[in-house]
Amino acid sequence: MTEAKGNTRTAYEQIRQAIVEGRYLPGQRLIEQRIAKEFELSRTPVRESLRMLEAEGLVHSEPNRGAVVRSVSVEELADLYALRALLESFAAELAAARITDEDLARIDEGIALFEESIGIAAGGTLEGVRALSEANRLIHGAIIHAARHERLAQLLARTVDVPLVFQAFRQFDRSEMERSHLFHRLIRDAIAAHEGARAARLMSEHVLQGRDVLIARIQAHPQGAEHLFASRPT
Amino acid sequence: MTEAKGNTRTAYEQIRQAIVEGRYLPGQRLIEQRIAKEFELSRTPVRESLRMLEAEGLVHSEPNRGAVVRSVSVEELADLYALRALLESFAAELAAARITDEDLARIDEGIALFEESIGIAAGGTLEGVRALSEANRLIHGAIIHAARHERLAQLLARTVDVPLVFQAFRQFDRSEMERSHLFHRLIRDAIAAHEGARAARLMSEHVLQGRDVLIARIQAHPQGAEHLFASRPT
DNA sequence: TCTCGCTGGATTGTACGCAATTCGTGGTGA
DNA sequence: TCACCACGAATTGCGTACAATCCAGCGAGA
Repeated sequence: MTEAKGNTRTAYEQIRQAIVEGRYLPGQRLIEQRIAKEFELSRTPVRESLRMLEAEGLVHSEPNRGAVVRSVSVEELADLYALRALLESFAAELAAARITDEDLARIDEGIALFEESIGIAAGGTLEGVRALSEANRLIHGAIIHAARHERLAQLLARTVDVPLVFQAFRQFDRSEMERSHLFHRLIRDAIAAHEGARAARLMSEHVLQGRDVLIARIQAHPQGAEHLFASRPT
Repeated sequence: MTEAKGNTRTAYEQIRQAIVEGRYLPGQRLIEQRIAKEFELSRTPVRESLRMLEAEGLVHSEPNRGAVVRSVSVEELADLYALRALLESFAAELAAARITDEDLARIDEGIALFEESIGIAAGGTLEGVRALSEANRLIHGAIIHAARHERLAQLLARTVDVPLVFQAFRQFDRSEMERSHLFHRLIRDAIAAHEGARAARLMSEHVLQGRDVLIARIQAHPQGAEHLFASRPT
């Protein structure tokens, strides 16, 4: 009440963001009462949000036992990225066939923003990581939008925007950001030239490189990434 | 109350089945009060079910305006099958690498059941179509299970089990059933031989043939399939 | 000591009521 | 005749109360 006219939508988004950014850790119980108090709402919108997040796969819940943040093993993480590579390269291929000038302009905007953000994010601040992640989201979102495939967009939103992706950006060093930037531009050009197969291959490579960086970091500094995973599997 | 201890789960499943089987038509408004009365519950579990179905993509809803059954255009239908082909062929490829004897036995069971069902379903009865659809679900489900990729399974459940797929089987004639049966066996053998690329190609072809049959039927008898689509786009 | 069952607190599941919003409908004025 | 506005029915959004369920901890009996 002290805040804006808080409705279910904002509850959903706040809980989601908390999970994605890792403020709610994998394995942690999500108790309706507590969350409701935290956001100054009643349990009703919180319950609905949790149900949506469950259908989305971000939380796991069992009848009469409530919801917990879902955890991901390293193996699942690798599989998840393989899936994402498949879906995003499909999107890139469709985009190459269906792109409009407007879509292309949106991609270019995202790319420009990504370039700007590299400087900020190289500092390693949360703010910088957020800016980079947001620019990345814009680029990939614009490509998916250009693919004109609503269901694909829906699935990707749930496959990409997962706790680990946000964490992944924290692990990036400057050269990796630059490499992502390069791939974004290559993909953009392939799409603009209507070269679907190339766009798809580049996108797949781009995503898999992100995966490899993330997994290498996890194995190099397991203590730094352990908060990604639950102590007990859920 | 008169019924079994009706909880949210059953409400969710009943509404879902009504949509998938076409008892709730695309474009139809889903009014909480009416559904609640229909299932003899309060609005609360109905609301939660609708939210889950929304996250799943089966219904569309806007704030303060409620939920409607989502409709699908022929173009979206084609895209949907392309997506399904992509995901299922990926599943087949993974399955070829990860298959166990147990999984293979499950696939074989499904194939045997499918063969039995062809005779029944050729009659064109709803019962026969249900049996065939169920056998088909078992086969594809066993392959997806063999792929050991939870998120992929989740996405496929929501991409495959869509109103249109159930309707599709009604459109099959005997030779098409036989062809599906043939492809099931070819896919099974490729998976058993750990030939991932072949399994993926066969699966893709299998799904796309299903698509072509369905679309051809729709265009040949548009009056028979019009109930698949809403009068107004949603 | 180990197992079993009981009990109380914590939490989820469901019903219900009221406020807020939407949308159709009819009336009013130009 | 037409545009506009206001009212009211229908519906959704949300809070709250209470029932159902789960689970940890404890005590009794073997």
